[in-house]
Amino acid sequence: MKPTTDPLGSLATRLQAAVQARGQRWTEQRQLIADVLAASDGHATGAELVERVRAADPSATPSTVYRTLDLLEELGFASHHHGVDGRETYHLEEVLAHGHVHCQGCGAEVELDAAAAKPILAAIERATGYAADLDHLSLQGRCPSCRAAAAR
Amino acid sequence: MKPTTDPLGSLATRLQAAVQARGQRWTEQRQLIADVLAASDGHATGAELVERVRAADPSATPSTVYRTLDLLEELGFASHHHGVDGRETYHLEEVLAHGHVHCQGCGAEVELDAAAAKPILAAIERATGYAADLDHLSLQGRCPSCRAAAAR
DNA sequence: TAGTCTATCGCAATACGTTGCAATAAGGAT
DNA sequence: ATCCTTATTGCAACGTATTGCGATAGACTA
Repeated sequence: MKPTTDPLGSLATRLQAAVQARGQRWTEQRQLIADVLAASDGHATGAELVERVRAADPSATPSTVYRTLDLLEELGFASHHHGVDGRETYHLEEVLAHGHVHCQGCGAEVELDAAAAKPILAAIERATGYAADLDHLSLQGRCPSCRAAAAR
Repeated sequence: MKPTTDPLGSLATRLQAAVQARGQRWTEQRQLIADVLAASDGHATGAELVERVRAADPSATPSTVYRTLDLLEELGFASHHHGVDGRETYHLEEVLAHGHVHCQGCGAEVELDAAAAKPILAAIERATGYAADLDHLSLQGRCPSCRAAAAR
């Protein structure tokens, strides 16, 4: 595949360079999958991404989509975490690394940016010695309003 | 089904009482599934539990096992969390509520008891206002020895 | 441009978990 | 002991994700 004509520095361009630097190949499907992920800003489950990719290219198969997502992750361009129900949720690494906290009461989901997570990570390190991976932080609990409702 | 002759206060006996108190029924399969879970102290994945239950009673189906596990969870006798790979892991609530931290380097998994988790929960509450559920804490990071190896 | 090496793809099978529905059986009433 | 109500079960189909393997096609060499 020829280099694309994307504006310099676009996601796909950088990805293509990274992939090829490892002796791997840049294909139309990989381009498509990267585009779909970029267009799904915020998060998308594996199944959603599969569906969107197939809408654009019906010849793409789930295995290709999942394998490509794994590749993007290995290269550090994307990451995934498991939601409350165990399903995978992907997002671009560009969408600043962050954790997720899910309310068991109302289902609300808040994100945790790096600054908010810092003291949490510090506590984890003190307790366990582990340097936790912010991006995989996926917690459950009760949000303030559900706690208030429960206390009433 | 008749009341069992378990020693007073055994898991299955208390479970049976709790189930019947809700107008639900106590069956041999539920007894079996509770026994299997109790025998798998520590943790077991859903699939492992299904397999063990079926070894003891081949007529049991996965749906029954999973539905029973859900019931045990509703009643507060068991809980599950999603491991790194998204698979379910169940354990009895009796096995003191605890979190899990998984090392991305060597795969080691440490448990986090209530005391160790307390400062972490406090940090989460300060950062988000959420009262996190210790039991679902499932974190990833790098353990001290992998961090040392990486720094070398 | 033609040829070679091998990464990638599509397919089919597998694994884990969930759900709808009809048949069965638990537990209470008579 | 028998009947009734309805919770539970088994089955079958589905949804999501993974893996092995043969066929295809990208990228490099000459």
